Amino acid sequence: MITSKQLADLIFPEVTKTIDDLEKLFPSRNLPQGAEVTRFAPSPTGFLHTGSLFTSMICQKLAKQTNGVFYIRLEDTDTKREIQGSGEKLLDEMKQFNLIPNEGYFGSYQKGNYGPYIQSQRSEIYKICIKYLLQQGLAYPCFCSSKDIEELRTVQEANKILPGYYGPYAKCRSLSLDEAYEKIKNKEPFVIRFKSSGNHNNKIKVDDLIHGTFSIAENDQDIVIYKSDGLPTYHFAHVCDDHFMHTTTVIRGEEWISSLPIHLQLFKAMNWQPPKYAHVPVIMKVDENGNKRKLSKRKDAEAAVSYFLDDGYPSEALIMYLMTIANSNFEEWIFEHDFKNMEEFEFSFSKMSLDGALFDINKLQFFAREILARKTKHEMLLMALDFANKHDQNLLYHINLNHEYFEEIMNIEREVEKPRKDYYKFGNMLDYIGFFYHDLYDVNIDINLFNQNIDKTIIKNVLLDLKKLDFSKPQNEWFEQMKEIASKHNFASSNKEYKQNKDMYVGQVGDVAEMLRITLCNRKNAPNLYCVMVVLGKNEVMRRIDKIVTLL
RNA sequence: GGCCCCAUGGUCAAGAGGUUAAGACGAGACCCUCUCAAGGUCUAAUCCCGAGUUCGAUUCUCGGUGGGGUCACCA
Repeated sequence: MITSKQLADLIFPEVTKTIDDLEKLFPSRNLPQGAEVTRFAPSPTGFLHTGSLFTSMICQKLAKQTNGVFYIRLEDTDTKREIQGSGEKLLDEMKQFNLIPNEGYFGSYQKGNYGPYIQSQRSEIYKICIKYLLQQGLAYPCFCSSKDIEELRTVQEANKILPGYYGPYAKCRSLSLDEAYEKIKNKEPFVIRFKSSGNHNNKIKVDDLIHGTFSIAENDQDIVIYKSDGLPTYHFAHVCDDHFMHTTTVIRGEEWISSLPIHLQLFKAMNWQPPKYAHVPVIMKVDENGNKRKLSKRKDAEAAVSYFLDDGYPSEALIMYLMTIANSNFEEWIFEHDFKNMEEFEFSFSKMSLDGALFDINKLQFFAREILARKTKHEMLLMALDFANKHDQNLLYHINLNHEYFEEIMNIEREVEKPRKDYYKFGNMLDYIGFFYHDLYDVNIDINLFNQNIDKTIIKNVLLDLKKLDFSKPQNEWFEQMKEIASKHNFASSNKEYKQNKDMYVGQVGDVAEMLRITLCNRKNAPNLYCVMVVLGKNEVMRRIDKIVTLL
């Protein structure tokens, strides 16, 4: 007769340490009362998801405001889907949002006393725990192939029975220890399953920091905890890691609620105290059919944080926007604090909405405008440079022509009581400011923009006269000059005047300003013309007027 | 389909057993104005449905309906 201990030894002959040894290796953290230990546990299967940014933001916030610890653990147990280098990329993206962990996985290195923080490097720990379960008779090897499982499922579905590997359908569960021992000796492939004592008809009460207490069916599935590749599944790794790393609050997406009974059961089987859980709502969007759905990596560009980074949205704005979703009282708070120092805001789970918000790019842009409007010209230069270096060579080239010139462009109507709010990202910067650069100006000239109802010779004469405008004078004097020139060419000096006597005039001063605007900017809409002229400088203003005059 | 979560304007939402049901983004209008971006003033727009409890329900309870999530050797 084979004992469960003998079976465990056969499966894991190399494992000699015990759970007690592990407990000694990873003692309780020495932290102040109320300190929360949180973690972000991404799997290296691609880019940083917007939803992950949301949860990790909350994780960091909670740890920070309780003087706790926020760490990163890389969950790379799915070797098939792993994408090389994505762990580092994830980290780099988090860094750009100022989400820097206190300990854990840092890409090229790891930091902290509770590591390793990469699951594939923790296999010894998992094996010790699984060996324990095996010895206790709480786990067993399963030799069913994926085909067997598929067949089982088909039969269950046809008979309308709850599908899965459980109770009477858990074939290998009833294998005797001797049989299992033989099969393993014969090198038959196997996985290890947890022997669930649960009953699907039993309801258990679970606690959630966001959802409160609710009841859910007990787990009765003999889930796989150890895969044939020698690595644990998520469920088991979660339980071991969050126990030994002493996570106090697990913050994760709502999609995990349904596996909570599994996790709770595993904690119980291991005789461990489970952490607190907070299942945060997922961020949604409306698809082509008008249905709400979770932001999808495959279908939605906004699902990847890189989408915002590549387009030059200020990272601060995304975080700020996400915080409005996270806590309903944040918006009012940040308005009161002039869109600054959001790290001082106190986050709480009780102010969290229970259902998933639709991603609102409009609101993100609103925050971005507010944030950028509060930057200095120099900060704008640095941000633009940082963005352009990574994502926009054309913008980089133009900025580098002359940093001071770029700053002056950025400074148009900036250092005033109510600054302009043109910019919400850097990705479309040149659409706004391209005309300030000679080369971009020259290739975009379009004389068809001029008002077709005004004779070309009149435009020409007006423009030649506008060369006299002296913008070294204050703006009001400059505008008086413009009015004079307008009158001289029979344009009314105000719109009101023009409306009263339309027949007497060719147009009004606004038409004259438009001529100049088109001449200098290649467009009908531009910031304050006086400022534009000051930035362009006398030589360039003259050059542009002359150039347009020859084309008319 | 089973189970779970959720339900106030287009979006994010506050709210209390009795309110003219906040506010923000967005939209529209007007003002300002050399255009734009702002700024100012204003407007439109919400309690999913049905029963029950109650003098009274958008609020509490139940049942529908709708939306979402989940049912892997993926996390």
